[in-house]
Amino acid sequence: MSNITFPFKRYTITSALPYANGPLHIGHLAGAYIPGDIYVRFLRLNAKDVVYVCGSDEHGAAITIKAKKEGTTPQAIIDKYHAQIKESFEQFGISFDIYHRTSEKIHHELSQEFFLNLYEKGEFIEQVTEQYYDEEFHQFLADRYITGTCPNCKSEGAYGDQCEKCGTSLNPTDLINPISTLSGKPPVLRETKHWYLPLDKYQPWLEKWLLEGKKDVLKPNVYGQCRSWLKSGLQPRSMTRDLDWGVDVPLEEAKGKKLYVWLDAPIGYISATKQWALDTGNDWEKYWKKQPDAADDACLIHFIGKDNIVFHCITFPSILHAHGEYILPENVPANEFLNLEGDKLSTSRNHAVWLHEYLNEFPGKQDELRYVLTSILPETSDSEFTWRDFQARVNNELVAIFGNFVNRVLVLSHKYFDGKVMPVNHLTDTDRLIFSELERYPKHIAGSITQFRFREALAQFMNVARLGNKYLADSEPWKLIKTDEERVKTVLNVSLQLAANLAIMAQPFLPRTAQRMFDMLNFSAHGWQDAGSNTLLPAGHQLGEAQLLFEKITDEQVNAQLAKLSQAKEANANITKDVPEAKNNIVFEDFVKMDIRAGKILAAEKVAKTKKLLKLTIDTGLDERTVVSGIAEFFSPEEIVGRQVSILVNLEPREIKGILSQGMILMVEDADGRLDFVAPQTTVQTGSVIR
RNA sequence: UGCGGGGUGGAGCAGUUGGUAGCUCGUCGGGCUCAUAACCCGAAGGUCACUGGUUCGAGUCCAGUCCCCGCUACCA
Repeated sequence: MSNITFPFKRYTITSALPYANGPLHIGHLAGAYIPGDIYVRFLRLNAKDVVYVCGSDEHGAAITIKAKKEGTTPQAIIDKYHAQIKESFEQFGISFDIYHRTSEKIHHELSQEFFLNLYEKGEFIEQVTEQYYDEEFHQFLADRYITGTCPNCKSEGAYGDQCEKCGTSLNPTDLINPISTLSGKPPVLRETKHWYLPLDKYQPWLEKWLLEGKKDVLKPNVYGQCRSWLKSGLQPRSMTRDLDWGVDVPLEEAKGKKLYVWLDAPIGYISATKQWALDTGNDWEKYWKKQPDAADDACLIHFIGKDNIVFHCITFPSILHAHGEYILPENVPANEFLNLEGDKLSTSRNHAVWLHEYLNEFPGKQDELRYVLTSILPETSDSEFTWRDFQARVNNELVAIFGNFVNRVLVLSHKYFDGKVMPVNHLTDTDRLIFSELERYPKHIAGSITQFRFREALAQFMNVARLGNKYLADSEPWKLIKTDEERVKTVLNVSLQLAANLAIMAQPFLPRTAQRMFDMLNFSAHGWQDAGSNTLLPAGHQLGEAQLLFEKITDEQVNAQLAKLSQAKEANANITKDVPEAKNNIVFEDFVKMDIRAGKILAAEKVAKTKKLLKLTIDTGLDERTVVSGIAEFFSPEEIVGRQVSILVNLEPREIKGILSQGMILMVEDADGRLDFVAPQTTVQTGSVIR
């Protein structure tokens, strides 16, 4: 039997709130939900007092923008995706005690309570700044919704935060002739007041609590991120925004302003718990607030992806700390990112495996995806999902090792003993060895799970099935049945005990499969304390019918998925983006000022430590000169040497990364940002004038 | 450029406090036939990115270099 010690009486577990402006994909599942669910199911199997909460994050500008684009309301958007996301979670067995939503009244009230608590304590810094305001739409504009002329390169269409042409990062007020993308009219500057949380003030406390207290608790990737942030010094963060979709700031003077995400989304964890407590007659404060005796405090754990580390390790704890009555997270086991077939998952480019589509295309195979994702969780570094790997893991591991063992045992039992568990006659040394090995697994697996090493835990679990297959191969009951039926009874009894153990230990990882096994073994669900026992199934127990737990993934299924991804890629390439607006007319004299020539690339090399820059040596017909060009992402130095190009030769030279660039290569940029050379169709004499 | 993470047999990864380098898949050979051509055994395959250093001993600690990923900068 396993004796695992749990230092806490109570557990509050959260998984990141998904943003309700789109469906979920496998990256979400692998980042925050599968790890959280395995952990929670494991705690429950150990009869721990645990609440697992999550919900949709339903506020913010992105949702209003999406609504506008689709000609609908924010409410319709969040209703649609909240329902879809909730359904996906249910289907994959992510066992939240409650899946709530931040648009609920109880959440608005609690967020406002938090704000007022901090406000009345005088925690906030109030600051008035000038922001652009759209008079027609009666709202302040987010940086990205203002465009204008870049003060640096003079190109038009620069955004309020950055000019995409020259890369300079900007403030909206830097733009020349700013235009609101909402109304198409120039915005006006207007003063607005906001409430800032002085993170700098909490820095000493954070350094103590986090850098000292969590050094050996947090994973290296999480700890490193936080240390990096603290090292560069924290700045006050605005807790309010001029938005029109969110929780109202509960102050008379802040009419029309909303709480920003920091004081909205994470409070969702708490409001969800509150609602759960109301529904079930529990006391939510026991899960979130400091108890009179600190030994009674709950253990708070946030499961998130790496994009959320700073938010959960610095901002939210600071808020909880400033409030004072709340417990702080014990750990934040953030995962890195999951890639798909060599590329980043991308919602906008539709490079993803969507959960709602998977459910349609692989009905009943939720545990297969859970298994594969668990075995490749990006726990220490980014990892990769490929459909070939998915197929290999399902076929070679789930089907061949696990499913096959269970099937063998049941088929043999039905064949020889009508599906009855036979008594053990005499245990050989081999049998005892099997039992003693079996006994070790629950502890190993528990140790891995409590350390958030879920891949390792799952691999250990599979070793139990391997142990069973080896035992059968070594014992050869199909041969023994002809000579020694008594021995076969014992062998099958031992094998069945292994299978029953597999059912128990599968529960955190493969909940549907575990249930099917319980049904098949005609055996009720058991807690973790029973794992490791070799007397789970008593002699005379009647087993159910044998069914296959898993079936193979075919090449056709894999190919169909691969085809789907490349179709998405193609469709993507064909999207016609908005063609930039025409610039103002210029006179012919302006045009002829430009001296453009046909040149030839004599040499090319990557500029060290840059991503985009190539240093080119160009024969212009007039001279040989150096040009630095931002094309390294699309062209390797080798492939372009000798190539004919168009070069603007009388452009004022400029130093880039310490290299003097004399001129500019003419490139054309297509919709997805790909560059290509603009050059004569046939080889012309180097130095020929282009006009 | 700054910060963080990572670089381990063909592929994907483990290696906790320094003490003979492991796992899964793949490959090759063998065994078995109860089982979804599934299972079991064995073998080949690694100068643990590189260079120095600490140490009796380093994948593991220290310093430096290179490469990959994320955020950041560089596109004249």
